[in-house]
Amino acid sequence: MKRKERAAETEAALKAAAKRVFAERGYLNTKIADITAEAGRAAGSFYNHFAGKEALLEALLADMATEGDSAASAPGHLSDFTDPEAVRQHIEVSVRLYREHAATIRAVQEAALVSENFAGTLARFAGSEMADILGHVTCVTDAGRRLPAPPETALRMVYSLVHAFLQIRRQPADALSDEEVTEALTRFVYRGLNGCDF
Amino acid sequence: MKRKERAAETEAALKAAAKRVFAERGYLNTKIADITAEAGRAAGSFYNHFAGKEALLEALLADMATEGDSAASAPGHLSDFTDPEAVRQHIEVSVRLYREHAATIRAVQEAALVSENFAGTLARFAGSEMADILGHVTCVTDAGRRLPAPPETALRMVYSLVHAFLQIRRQPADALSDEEVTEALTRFVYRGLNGCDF
DNA sequence: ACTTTCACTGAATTTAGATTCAGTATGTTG
DNA sequence: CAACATACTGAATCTAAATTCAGTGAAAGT
Repeated sequence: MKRKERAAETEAALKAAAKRVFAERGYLNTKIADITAEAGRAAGSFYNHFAGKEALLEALLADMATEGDSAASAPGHLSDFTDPEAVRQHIEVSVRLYREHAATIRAVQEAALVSENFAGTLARFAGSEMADILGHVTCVTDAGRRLPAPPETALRMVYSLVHAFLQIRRQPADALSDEEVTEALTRFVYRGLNGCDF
Repeated sequence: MKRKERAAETEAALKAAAKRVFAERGYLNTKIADITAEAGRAAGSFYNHFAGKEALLEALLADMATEGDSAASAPGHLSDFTDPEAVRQHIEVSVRLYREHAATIRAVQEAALVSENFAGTLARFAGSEMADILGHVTCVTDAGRRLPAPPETALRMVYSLVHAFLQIRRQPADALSDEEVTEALTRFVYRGLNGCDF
């Protein structure tokens, strides 16, 4: 079975090369030739494994999804969220996950910028990644605690924060209105200044 | 002087068409032919006025900068920031400015994604637009009030928030570290949950 | 051992789109 | 009113990059 091994090896080399090159130059700036060169293969070799650049990116996404899912279901990932330390730990995991896959995520976003096709893909991924933070925020209303905004808005604010700090662009679909933006920023800045709510 | 009028008219038509098409399809997805078609001119006409797509974008940026500067220096723009209402008004102006020019800003960011040339341009613009919010945040330390983070970090957090909520991507230059991200998110979420600091 | 299959190669082809430029029509100048 | 200038046109050209495909050699099958 040396033939399939060899093929698998080449495919893996192409994927790894793509990740490196995407991280360095960005998805849109990367030519197929860049990837094959980085992988040390001939130009045409690429098409033995992928239908095109988008297909390659989909493969990277699939890999990421399986990794991400296993990390999310790791033991002790979720616990008591009335404890600041627990909140911190929980968020650390999310941050790390995003950070590890930042290059691929950004590649998808660049792809979505140009190809209608990828617009939905990222939204799906982001949703699953953040599922527990979101659940966390929304369940607060059940407990009767005060939120800085209606649950749906708060949810999107958290999304925005993660994406912003990690420099990941969100999809227009869940854009906030001007009023929501003003409200959120006002509270954030005011609290920052005065250390309290109003 | 009908000749120069006509030329100016065509140039304006091309700019206006470009703005519309950029807003609709994005900068990278827009072909020169799309712009000339939208403007109702011949394909070659574009090059009578601009050296290329990037030159056109620079022209749009220049227009935006002059508009933006006049808005920023409007009377009553800045006032007392210990008052939540004043904070809100201040932020409203910033939000509106960003929002009005969102299409052009995003075009520049798309351009920056692909052309090394535009990377710096946006950072400069963002800096000037946000100058007063930044001044606001940093001056708080002078007044001896408690901040949720060191001034430089808080400053970048505010930047991040504006960019995030308005879906504008920031430059890697002022990226936050994982620790800063975790810290900021923890405080944000915990406050959202419990309505208080820790 | 002999044939077939398959992964890989890289030069040749195709394609999308930017860019040019000779031609046309409309102002402008003397 | 002639001679000139220039904004505009759009078909022709150029270019970078994606994509194809006949050829090559190593493995798999018989």
